[in-house]
Amino acid sequence: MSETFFVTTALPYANGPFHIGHIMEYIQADIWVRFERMQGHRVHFVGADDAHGAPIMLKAEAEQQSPEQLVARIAAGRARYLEGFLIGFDHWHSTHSRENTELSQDIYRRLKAVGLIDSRPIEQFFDPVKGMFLADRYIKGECPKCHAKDQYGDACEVCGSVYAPTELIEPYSALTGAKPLLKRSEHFFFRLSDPRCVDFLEQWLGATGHVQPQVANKAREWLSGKGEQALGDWDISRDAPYFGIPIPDAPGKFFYVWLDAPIGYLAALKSYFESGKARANGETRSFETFLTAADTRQVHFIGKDIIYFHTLFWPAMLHFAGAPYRAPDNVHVHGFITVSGEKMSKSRGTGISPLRYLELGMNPEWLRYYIAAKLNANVEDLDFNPADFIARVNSDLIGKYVNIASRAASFITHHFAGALEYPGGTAELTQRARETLEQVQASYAAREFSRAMREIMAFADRVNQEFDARQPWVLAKDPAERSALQDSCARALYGFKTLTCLLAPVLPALAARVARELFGLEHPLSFADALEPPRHINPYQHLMRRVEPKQLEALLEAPPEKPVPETPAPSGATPPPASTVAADERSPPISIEEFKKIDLRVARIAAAEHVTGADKLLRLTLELGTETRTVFAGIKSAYDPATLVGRLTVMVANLAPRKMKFGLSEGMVLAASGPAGGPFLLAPDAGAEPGMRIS
RNA sequence: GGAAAGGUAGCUCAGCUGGUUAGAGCACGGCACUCAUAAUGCCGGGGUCGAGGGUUCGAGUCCCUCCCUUUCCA
Repeated sequence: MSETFFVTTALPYANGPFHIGHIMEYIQADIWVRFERMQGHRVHFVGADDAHGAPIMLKAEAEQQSPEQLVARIAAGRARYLEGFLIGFDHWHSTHSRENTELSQDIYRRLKAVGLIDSRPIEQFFDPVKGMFLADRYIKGECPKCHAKDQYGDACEVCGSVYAPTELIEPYSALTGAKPLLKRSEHFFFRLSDPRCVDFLEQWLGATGHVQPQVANKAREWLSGKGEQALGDWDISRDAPYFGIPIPDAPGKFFYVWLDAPIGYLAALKSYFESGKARANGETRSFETFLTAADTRQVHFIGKDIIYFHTLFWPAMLHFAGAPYRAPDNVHVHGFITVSGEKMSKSRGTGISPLRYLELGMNPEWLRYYIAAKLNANVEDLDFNPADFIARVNSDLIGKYVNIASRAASFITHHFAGALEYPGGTAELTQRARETLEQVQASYAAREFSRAMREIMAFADRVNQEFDARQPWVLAKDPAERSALQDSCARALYGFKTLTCLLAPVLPALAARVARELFGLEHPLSFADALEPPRHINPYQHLMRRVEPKQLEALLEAPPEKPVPETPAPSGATPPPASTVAADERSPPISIEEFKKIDLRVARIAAAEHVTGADKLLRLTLELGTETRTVFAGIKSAYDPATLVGRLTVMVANLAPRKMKFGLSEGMVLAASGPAGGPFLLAPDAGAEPGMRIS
């Protein structure tokens, strides 16, 4: 039976931009989604910002803006990353939304109706200056065990002991420094310890396939805890002031952010349905009908740090809220990403900046491949090792895979005008491709991506071996061997086509280019194409560059003193960067009038493509609001066209059109370059629209 | 402290329910080739499978103890 998947990734907290850990998770999920689509399944892939909670409220306050403004600013920066790494969410939403409010309140009411919500007063520290209750992390004091100063309210970083904030010696508010008061307040609890919940979760975890075995073990350990480790009920309410969703019939009470965060998965799905995008994606059913349908599979990709929420609260909440809600079909857990063996740390500035990766012009498909080559279905950490990255990408993707097309295609183009014939027959080639295809499909389906990549590269090795054994470069010199030459090159290119299909979930942009430009296919690749011998090719065009060690050095350099804000304030608050241009290299001054002669506009890159025969140029189709321009830009060395589509940049709109060898160029795009590299395209801040005048 | 996962060639990793001289890729050395300015193919060196016990005809694979790494403990 064909299945329909509803796939999510963990919702990122909307207090900052994506880091490499988010991107890794999204790449994992995206590869799996693309794979399932190539299998013929329908997939709805959604994400959202996790917008609520005290940290966002306080951060917004510190920046003198509303939480809504902060969240909107962060949200505006998301697309750059997602498009940049070819992550194809069908829809991106927010937990701060009408849908999430409705769904959260509905689920709460249903849980209350079946007796799974309790309320009772608890005593908590309260900051009298700020007028708010303090979460553990906002209380500091002296550790009751080792007497280290300035420890957080939940655990001591010096001696590692765990305690309640009320045990701290001389506690103070981390927000105001005030001495906190103990104050009573009525709180609401989800009764996770209710036997109904425990029984259900035992059964849900026991059913095969919902979660990985290690994850089920961990969750069972929590479920069956005794004494101090016993399963507790879950405090789901917070007192005003709180940036969150109001609890029905409880003035001044809000849902704890972790209650409404996972419900954001459903809110995103609902918004996706209501926006009409689901229909456009072939889904004719309603949100509710889809959610309850027997062929729907609800799949969540998460990191190991949030297993607790996703294997206990979340399935129980959904199950006991009743139809159309239902416990997830799968929760797939992955480990963390480390860099050169070191744990990533935002505060210390270690790790890899995804944005910098893109800004350096590094190919997103390198990272996608590298991650795929190291990911398996276990909850294991994955190490990003620079030397390993270079070796892996260059030898596998360039030396093995791309090289096959590069070495075989020129013979076919020069000697046979692109025609592929198989005098030796294709049956045994197809059989070999089918065997590999089946292995690789099984590996992808099981999320054993590293195994899939090993299988694919072993196939690439065989293609290269056979090509070498036949020595087509020798055959090419002997007219009597014409047929043998064509056969050996056709076989290699058939192998290349198979490989391209197998790699398509990981390298979507490259695979699409190969399908269209080399093989002239008009349809999106499916696995059926892997077993279809190509009959004709177009002239081979450069497919992928090698990773330069310099790029990795630049990527891993210590970040600038101050982290670059996600979207700098538009009012010139950003100081000009220290110029690398010496004063005597600058151009002579011009007047404002002279500058005004230049009509600079924001443009959206609607299309970007290689230009046959051009070494440096890309053909860009730019949207300027009301009109469309074609511009040739000399940025081929630094940008993969696939990564440019959709992004905004800056163009000179009144530059006289210029006839070039390849066509008419109606303007130019602006890019920076210097000794450190380039060109780097300019990009406006979020909010700019195509066609806006720049002054 | 309790628990989980892991510790296999210089690096990154495969090794299913124990069974012939422990594998791959990369790196390294040699050879071949020059279609691939984006190379490949062949051959080779290299591991007391974290340490120590035990079970067994036989253990990287099972059991025990210990060491190290990472993570979780709401």
